[in-house]
Amino acid sequence: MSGQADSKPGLLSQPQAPSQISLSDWARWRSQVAPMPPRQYEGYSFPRVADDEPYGLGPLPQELLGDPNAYIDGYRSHVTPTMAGATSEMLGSQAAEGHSDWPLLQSPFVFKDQSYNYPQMESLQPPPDSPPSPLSDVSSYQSPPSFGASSPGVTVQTADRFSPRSTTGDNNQERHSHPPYSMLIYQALKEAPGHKLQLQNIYSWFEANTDKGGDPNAKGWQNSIRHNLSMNAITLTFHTSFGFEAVKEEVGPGKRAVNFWRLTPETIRSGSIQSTTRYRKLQHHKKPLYSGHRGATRQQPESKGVHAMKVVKSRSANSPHNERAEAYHRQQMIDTNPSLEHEYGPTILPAMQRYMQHPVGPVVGCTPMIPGNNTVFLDTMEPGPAFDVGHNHDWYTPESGFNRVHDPLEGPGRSS
DNA sequence: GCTTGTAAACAGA
DNA sequence: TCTGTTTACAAGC
Repeated sequence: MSGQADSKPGLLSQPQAPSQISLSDWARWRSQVAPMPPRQYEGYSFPRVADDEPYGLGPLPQELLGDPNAYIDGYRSHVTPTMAGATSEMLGSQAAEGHSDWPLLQSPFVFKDQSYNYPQMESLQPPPDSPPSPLSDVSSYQSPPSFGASSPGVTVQTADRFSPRSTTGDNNQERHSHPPYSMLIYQALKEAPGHKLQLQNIYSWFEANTDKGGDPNAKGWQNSIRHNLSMNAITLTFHTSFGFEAVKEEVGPGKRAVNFWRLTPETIRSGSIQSTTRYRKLQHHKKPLYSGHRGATRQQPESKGVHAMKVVKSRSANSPHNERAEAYHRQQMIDTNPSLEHEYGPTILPAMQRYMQHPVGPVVGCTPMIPGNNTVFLDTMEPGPAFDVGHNHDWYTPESGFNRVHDPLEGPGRSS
């Protein structure tokens, strides 16, 4: 993967931008260019918000300075369609009409089997009298303060191209020159209708919006995407609620449910993706419990990861616990922020592994999804049912309005 | 030590 | 074969 970047052109072509920007400068600019709602979802088959509902995130409040757009906007402004290896079909006419100060993003982007106009294509065009984007030049970028509790915002000097940090170490200038995968995934999902995409569409987004995918034989970045999706989904186990989640939805009658990766409403609202390190650390903590030294990359057949997954799979699919837990999660979100209700429409079969595979022990309760309050009450190390969260659940769809499902496991006359 | 990227093994669809 | 999960390790900070 590291080899492909050599063909990329230089990127730091933005004039007149300061090497450092203040967050307030960026926030001021950002507040002027609220994303526009995408209204063209040709062929898009899964639910979305009502047409008259605002889709974009709107102006960014000052307190949400951790918006990963701070990475993404600057990053993508330098990833030209050519660099991204995007095909002409993937690029709209706007690709050739970029603002002189704004190397334009490609639009509309065409997913493998879906066409979709990115909302930010228009919104990223600055008003004629607007100040230049402080992020139009990413000679440096600042990591959001919210990205990683123990990692304060750091200024990172970028390289002359934007390729993933490579462990091959063949070019130090490549390192830290692009947003983390989690941020890129966040952006891909954030721009998608319903804030959800299939894995293949995430791949496509990366191909079109990053310099990945130039080498069709390079699959490491796809592995990294999957890894990040899983890792950030797992953080949900701890009810941080900042991350991605997998949801299965039927795309048509009689068709097999497909898996979508979705931003949690809390992630959308906060604009932050938490580090996966806490989870990884827990894995390390578990290490002595299962085995001694293991080979660098090979898992033993009964290693903890594989074994854990077996357990998860055996009790995840169609488990009443799963549905209840998902509904509980959804209701928690909605209760915390009713404006997010449309984000949590009905989901046919959520992927609930993260709830059922809690590596520490069963969750016996938790506090509401309040930012800053991620308390989870844990039981013991013993496996067992983690949830008993009978609720009635409301949701809203443009087609049917408000709906309510009654939990069949809940006794009559009992209400939540 | 934390964070991130990457490779790889593995299970299941 | 693809997808999702997990582990392990390397590297930068």
